[in-house]
Amino acid sequence: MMTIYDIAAKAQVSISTVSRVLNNPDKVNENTRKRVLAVLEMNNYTPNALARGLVRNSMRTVGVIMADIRNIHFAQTAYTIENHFFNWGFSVLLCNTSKLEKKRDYLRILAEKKVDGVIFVGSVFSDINIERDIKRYLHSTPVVTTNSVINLPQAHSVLMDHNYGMELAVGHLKERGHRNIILVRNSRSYNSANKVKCFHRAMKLFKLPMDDDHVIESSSGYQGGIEAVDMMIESGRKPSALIFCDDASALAGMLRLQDDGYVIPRDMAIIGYDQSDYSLLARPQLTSIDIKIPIFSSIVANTLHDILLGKEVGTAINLSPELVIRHST
Amino acid sequence: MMTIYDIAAKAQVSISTVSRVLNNPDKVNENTRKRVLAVLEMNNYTPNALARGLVRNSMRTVGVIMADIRNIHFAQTAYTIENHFFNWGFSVLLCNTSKLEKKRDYLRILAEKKVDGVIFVGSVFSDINIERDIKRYLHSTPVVTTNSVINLPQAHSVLMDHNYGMELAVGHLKERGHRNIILVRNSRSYNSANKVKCFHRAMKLFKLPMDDDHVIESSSGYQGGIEAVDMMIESGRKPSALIFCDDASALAGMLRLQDDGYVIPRDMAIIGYDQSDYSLLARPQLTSIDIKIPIFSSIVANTLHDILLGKEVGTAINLSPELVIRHST
DNA sequence: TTGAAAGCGCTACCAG
DNA sequence: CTGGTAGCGCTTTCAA
Repeated sequence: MMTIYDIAAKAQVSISTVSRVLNNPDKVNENTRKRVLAVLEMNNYTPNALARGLVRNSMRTVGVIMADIRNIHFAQTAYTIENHFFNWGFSVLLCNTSKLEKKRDYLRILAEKKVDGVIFVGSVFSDINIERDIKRYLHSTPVVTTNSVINLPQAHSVLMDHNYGMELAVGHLKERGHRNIILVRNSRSYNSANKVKCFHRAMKLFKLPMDDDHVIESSSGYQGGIEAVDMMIESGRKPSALIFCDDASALAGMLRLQDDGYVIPRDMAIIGYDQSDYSLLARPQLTSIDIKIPIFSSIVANTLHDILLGKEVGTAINLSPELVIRHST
Repeated sequence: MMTIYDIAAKAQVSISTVSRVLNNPDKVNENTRKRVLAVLEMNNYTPNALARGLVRNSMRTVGVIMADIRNIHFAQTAYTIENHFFNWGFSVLLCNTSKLEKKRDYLRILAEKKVDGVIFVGSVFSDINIERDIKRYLHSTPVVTTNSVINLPQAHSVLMDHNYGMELAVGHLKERGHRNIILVRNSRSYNSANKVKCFHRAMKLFKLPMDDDHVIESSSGYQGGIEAVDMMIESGRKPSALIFCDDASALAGMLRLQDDGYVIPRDMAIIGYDQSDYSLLARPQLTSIDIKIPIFSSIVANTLHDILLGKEVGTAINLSPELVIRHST
């Protein structure tokens, strides 16, 4: 491997000059520059980012921590973030973890690797102590969280207004004459608990009956949708509308109902969440709460980038969802 | 930020000793070790991976280059790879790119960042010159490719036997009495071209009619499935069975046909590819070629890890798919 | 068992 | 415009 020493020797200049043509080309004489450039080119020189990083104390890398990239919602977010940061000259370290233990390990690893910033996709709180771990390992490294607020000076957050989303959903259902509505939560995360709270608030707002029977706890995706409907049927509850917390489980739940002879939306109205491809793959196509993932994740990326650039950014940024009405309601 | 110098000073030892308790604890006197450990703990010391990396010439990081993480197939692969490497003490840099230009940039970046290895998920060849770029930037860094073979000493590959997969699919359809079968390819990638070739071979093998009319070129996912069926109908071709190259487009294509009054599988048999959740979300559920993504990606990860460990591994490893028969055929 | 010192490859400051 | 040099924080001989 070529180092700037080798290049300097071959080009008959000092390493300072080589470094300069690499970083401040305009501060070196044209002829010298050309000569060095030629040697650089000839030898296929590649700078060592570790050495540079050690001096500059930055590897131009950010860490993205998320529960599970297999979730299409997170995958899209990761995609958008990677894309933006690539254009800004940063790489992204992918950290998949739902377990607190692994999350903490990653925090330490990211700290050791001196990442320039960290993004938490999906709510952070699998444990309230995560705040302490962030402070401990990340010191003052900028952190951007989504769907949860962390009380640390270097932390900023981008939030989706689920209160408004639930208002939209419940309001729409009430308008269609529904009164007995059940929410299917799809995980035990903080974010999921928050949606329940928002649902609660929306039901109260529209003066609709609301108690624990109006919430079913299941998991996300195909299995979650099937199980939720099974639980509903077994428990003997007879709602006229179901709100799911992700489109995949909404679609699965709908299929499960249809297999049982239900006609959607006549016998049951269904609303999904996320506005993903799944909502189009349903028959009837799903009414879904659009949480605008591309825009949302662009904002997340830009927020961290602005911080890295030293710009002042607000502590919390809010984005409102939209209701996309199709034929399942 | 604490460095080993600070720790050494506080513990009244030399930095060598601190370094030793960090890396070879058994080579230092128990009392000294305890003292240093205490100081380490007290001050929340975090080693600087850049400095260490510069000396050891490794950051314990691997790069994963894939076309598009939003594709569930790739997301699952990334998930599995990340998981394995995390357990082995490595981080993964996520590189999303279908464009050759960006692929080359990433090759350079990964080289600069001194990654220990690179994995290409999905066929590499958007341009045949990629081989030259790999040689140029990666020198002798180990590379593992999937679904494509690169002719370089440091390159190894893990392959899915699509020949066998197509044999399974076509054989199954022939058994069900189908003769006029169309393959819907879902991209222009090398991998997709390969599937066409395998389909061709399988059709010949079973002595079924085969010419260019038996292949439709579309894109992947929801849109691709819709478009493919539109193209089929417009062209007036009347196959009795369709093989798609991914489940999402198979499902979309099926829905498009059903919207048109087709009854599946009576009027048209459909086979998907990948055996993902999408195949379960279809009604009837999709017969699909299972390419065993979890096993496949585990093998990929293990192959690279073995290479990093200096073990001898074969140049190419083959894995056979399976046909999961459901109700769309 | 411990410490001194020589790098790893690069940047950035200071002289000239 | 150019070169010398002092680090960046750590690992790793080599002596003691």
